[in-house]
Amino acid sequence: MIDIRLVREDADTVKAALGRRGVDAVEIDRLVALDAAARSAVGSRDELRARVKALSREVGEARRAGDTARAETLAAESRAAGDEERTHNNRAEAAQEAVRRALLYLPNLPDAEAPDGAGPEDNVVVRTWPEAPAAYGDHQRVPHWDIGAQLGLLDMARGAKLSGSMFPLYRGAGARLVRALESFALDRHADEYEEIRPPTLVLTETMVSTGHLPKFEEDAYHVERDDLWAIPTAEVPLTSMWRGDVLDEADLPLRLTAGTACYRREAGAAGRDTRGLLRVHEFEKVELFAYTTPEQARPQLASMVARAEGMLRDLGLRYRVLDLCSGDIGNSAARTFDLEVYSPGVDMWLEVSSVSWCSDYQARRAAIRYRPAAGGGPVFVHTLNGSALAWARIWAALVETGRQPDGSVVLPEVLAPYLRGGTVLGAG
RNA sequence: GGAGGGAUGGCAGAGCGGACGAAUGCACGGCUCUUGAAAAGCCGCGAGGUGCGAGCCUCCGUGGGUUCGAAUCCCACUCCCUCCGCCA
Repeated sequence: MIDIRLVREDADTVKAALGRRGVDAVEIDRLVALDAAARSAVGSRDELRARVKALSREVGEARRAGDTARAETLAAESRAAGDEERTHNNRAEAAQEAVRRALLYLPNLPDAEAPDGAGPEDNVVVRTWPEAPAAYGDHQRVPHWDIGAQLGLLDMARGAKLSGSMFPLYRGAGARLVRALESFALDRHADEYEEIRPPTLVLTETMVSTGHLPKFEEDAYHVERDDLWAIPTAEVPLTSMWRGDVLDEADLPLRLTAGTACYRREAGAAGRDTRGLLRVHEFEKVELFAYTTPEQARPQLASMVARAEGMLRDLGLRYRVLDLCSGDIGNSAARTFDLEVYSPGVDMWLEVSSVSWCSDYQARRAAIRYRPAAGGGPVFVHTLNGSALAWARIWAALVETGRQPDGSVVLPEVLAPYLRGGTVLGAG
């Protein structure tokens, strides 16, 4: 969440920044009013509390002095003040809860450098690799679901039989390819990132910390019996690893990577791009994650984009980098770069990575701070996360791109060590 | 699932109804001593909110309760540890 003090002291800046992402200024005015009401309620509550405490102290003194009559009088007075305090307290707590709730629903302020825009159509293509348009043969113009079925790599029908539509089931070499990709990614980032294997069912608090709750409840799977949520991304558990903690500046940047299944209900995307692996409810993804100081955040963001890009180059996939406009940046992020690969069979650009800088928005929700080496009180860390990469769509792009005139699929050499050398699928 | 123990500041750990936001140690910051460092000594040192300020308020796992007054007593819950049972 954003800092209530910023809202209070400079509402115009907040209105302007959030206006860039389509938040109505009226919401800020409402929040300012709620905040003023809450502070006034807390003030009168606190005055009464101070009175009760002072009287109680006097009761104790009178009692020790043996003045029972005086003690009784003071106790009665304190009791009356306490009753009054209770009603004021209820009012104050309700007012504070209203402020907190409003803050939890407000998105992060976009970074000044993020381009302006209302929606996906306004995102800026920063670069495309390779720059020259690539030529694709007819043999590559076959969608991955057909290739997957032909070569026995992907069985969407049996996946649906088990779990409903949009739950892929990989078979044989197709399954091995997913595993290979995950190992390839984790090994590649082991130089700077500690590998984590987190739980994928998490508490409500863990989902609130990243901003996935309460606003986006409809997008997540919930296990009701135990009140646990299936993570939509490893960013969720990784953010909460140090929730409520105070780190040392020397610990930063603290970088983590994790390969997990990701679960998404895709509630708002009914019927759109749902064939094959384009949009699925469950997919594997390797995530890069970092806690940093504010100064380290921008270079860290650039570094994460570069790492994801490097993988796409080595996988031989054509891709482009998008600088998301203010209207399309995710709720918790201040700046986001998306990576899309071109997949010739479906003739589409597929989003395979989203790298975001969340400034202190998540850290404030999760109370993650660090003690500056230069001294002074603890300050909020910055959090960054980026996919490297999401495998379902990479799988699709690899299979479509690598398809040969004879119908077999040739995979990039970098995966050879993870495929027991077998980089050709369906040969002969 | 059963029995027992526990949860207090960055960490460890005392306190078990009244000046306790909390002893002590470690860590950390400043100073003295020293050529420098170490050691030693002295001083400081939790977080948040609110107020121009003195100050006031909140926080001892969470939520309720008892009381004039709760870190301290009672109830419920969560989590951790030990043992037993079950289990991939």
